[in-house]
Amino acid sequence: MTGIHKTQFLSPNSFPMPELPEVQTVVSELNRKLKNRIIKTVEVRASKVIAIGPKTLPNIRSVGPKIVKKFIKTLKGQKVLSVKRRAKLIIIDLAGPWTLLVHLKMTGQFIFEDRKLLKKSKGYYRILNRKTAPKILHPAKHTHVVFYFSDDARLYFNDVRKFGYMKLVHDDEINQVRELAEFGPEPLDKIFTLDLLKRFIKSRPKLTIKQYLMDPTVVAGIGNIYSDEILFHAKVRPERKLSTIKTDEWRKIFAAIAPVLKKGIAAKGSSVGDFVRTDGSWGQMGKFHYVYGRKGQKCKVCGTIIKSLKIGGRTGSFCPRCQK
DNA sequence: TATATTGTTACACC
DNA sequence: TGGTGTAACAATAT
Repeated sequence: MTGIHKTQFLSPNSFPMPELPEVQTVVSELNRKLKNRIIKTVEVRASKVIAIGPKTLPNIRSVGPKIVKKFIKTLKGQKVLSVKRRAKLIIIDLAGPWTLLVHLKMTGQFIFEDRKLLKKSKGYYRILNRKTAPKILHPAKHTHVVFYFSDDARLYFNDVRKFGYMKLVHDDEINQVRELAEFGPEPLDKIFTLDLLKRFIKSRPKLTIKQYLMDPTVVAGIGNIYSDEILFHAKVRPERKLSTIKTDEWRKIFAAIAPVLKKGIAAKGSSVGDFVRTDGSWGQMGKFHYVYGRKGQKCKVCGTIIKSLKIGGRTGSFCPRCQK
């Protein structure tokens, strides 16, 4: 078996959340698989993960049965036009005047099952022919929403932590969705420049570079994994204050962003934790990490032991020798 | 039982 | 006042 890396079996306490490359992997796969499919019905097994309307979701909530009913009724018969991404948000555009916004947060997963690939076993269906996929029967313990398509294909939304959500928004209200309006530029967009990256640095001189890269209003889609990897490639330590970063270092940081994210996308995401592709298989980016999740191991470049620090309440990993 | 995890938000402080 | 920094919170497995 080739595709399995030992870091895939870390404890749940070290689950990283999907970032831009992981979300892009899911979005590309869903766009291919869901496009033009028609939703026959929807099963809501945990109402906490669904919502209707543009409002930002409060931490504590669980919608009532009326909302669940409306959620299901609205989605019934809808054709999927396309699946897109903005930052880490999945945007499912429906033929009617509705859009389904999905955030995977830390441990959300989408699993797609085409009936042709399935074999019935004890009343459930099992994905076949996937050596690199964990064998999990669906619906699983943490499956909260199931989409049944008219051709009998199914889409499962799983989330161990239930931090993820699906929000059904009317197209007239889509401009009121704050997490769509307030994101910074997409780092893989042509318009993203070094000046755009640096546009807030003067007002926040004491902020660390890692926190700055992870701020979604500065640049969209970068989290703990990719900020660590970007800073390794730029040879800059994560705890450095913005005011101490030299012009040349800013250039290196900017130059590292797109290649690191693109490598993540090419590897179909990083499965150090819970992330799986829509067929249940793991992404391969974890094998290519230089620092993230490698505390105590040798630097792949110089052999020095990788260290980690708490930065703004988060863990940042770095090579004490390669990074200055 | 305490702890780890991240995006979001509530709120304190200049 | 508004921008910035900080801590709490959501749920769960270990």
